[in-house]
Amino acid sequence: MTTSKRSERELSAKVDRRVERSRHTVLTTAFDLLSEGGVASFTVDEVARRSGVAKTTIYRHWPTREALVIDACSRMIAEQETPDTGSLEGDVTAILVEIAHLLQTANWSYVLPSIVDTAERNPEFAEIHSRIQRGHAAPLREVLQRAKIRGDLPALTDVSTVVPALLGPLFYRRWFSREPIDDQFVKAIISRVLSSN
Amino acid sequence: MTTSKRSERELSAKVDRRVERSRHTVLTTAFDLLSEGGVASFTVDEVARRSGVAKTTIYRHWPTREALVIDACSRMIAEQETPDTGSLEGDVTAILVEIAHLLQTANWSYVLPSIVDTAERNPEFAEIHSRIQRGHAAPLREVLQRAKIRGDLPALTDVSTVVPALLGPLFYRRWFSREPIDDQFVKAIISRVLSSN
DNA sequence: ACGATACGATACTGTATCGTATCTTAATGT
DNA sequence: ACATTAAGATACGATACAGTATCGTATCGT
Repeated sequence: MTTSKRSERELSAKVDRRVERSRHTVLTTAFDLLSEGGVASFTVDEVARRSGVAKTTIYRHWPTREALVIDACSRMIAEQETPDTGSLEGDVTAILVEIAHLLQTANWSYVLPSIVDTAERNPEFAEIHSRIQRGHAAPLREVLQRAKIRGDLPALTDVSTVVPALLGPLFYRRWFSREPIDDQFVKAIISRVLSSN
Repeated sequence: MTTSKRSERELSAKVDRRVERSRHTVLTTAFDLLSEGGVASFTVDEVARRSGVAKTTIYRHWPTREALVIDACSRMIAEQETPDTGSLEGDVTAILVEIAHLLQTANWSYVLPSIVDTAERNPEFAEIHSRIQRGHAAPLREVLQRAKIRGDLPALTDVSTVVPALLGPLFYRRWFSREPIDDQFVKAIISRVLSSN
């Protein structure tokens, strides 16, 4: 008894295989569903239908629909590598071309507006949204910091200004003006923003 | 008879006062409701409750909930004047400071994400969204065009690149990084984008 | 004054959804 | 082997919402 209690509390290593399977299946399906229709059209019933996991089981692992949505959202973070081409412009170009591509193809660009919208009225989603955002801005921040150390960028340059200056225009085109984002545009933005050094 | 038919078709001037009143009351309430909760939480029942206009009457004037939402959205366009300070930088600063202010106070900045999200999956909303977007970008486009004619801006500068370069960063801060947008930031963006001439 | 028209109240159908209750069956660890 | 635990099936209750039907009343234009 004491042993089992300990292992539960301190390790939680022994997870019933059935539990693990259920959790995983549900979470995967939830993520897919979210990718397709966003937060608004996400329903527990549909997750149950698709995953084959009974609704009762789902509710045994997540207290509410919202908890499940949040869990699924957390998987939304698009991992991106930090390039190292040697030059600031090279690094930034690599990152922005990649993001431009993702914006026009990846699921998350399709779903993000619904997260932004939800975040506008729900602090928990605002938190997740922040995490996602920091995640995709991280590589850019890093190459900018590196450039400052190397001297390619003035030491007093504010990274929190340059990041929006670079990413903002791409986002603007994707969700607001709804124009295509080609390499020409990306390069025009980069030269406009970085030439003022 | 012939006369009444004509006046209906050609002028449509004679609108029953009751009709006009209903339409106006409903549309105003719908707009308010939309401003508060966005597209998702908008319900016809709530419009009926608040406006005092019976649901049946609402459905006599709008065939579906969606039609009403769209009508209400169309009122969302924030009118903005085009400044004329004499210099490009002065004009752009005036516009961007105003937009920065709106972004942090006005209802539409609270609702726009839900329109963006809806537009992602609904062509009709995409159309409205485009109209709103063109509306608030118009003054900026105009001062840029003017500057090109005056020679303050190279003739081959692409306005469709500069507009995102200027507005994008503000939007990015409002909805993605969720940082405050102060005058310092606005000015930093402007000098970064316009200095490369 | 009067016929046409719009409105309000109410109730209703139908559906979607969240979340729970109950009971049976199957997998799991020891 | 066997007690424990999880999963599945099914049926609920509760609520919210879209949209319609009905009918009596008020308001309009002429």
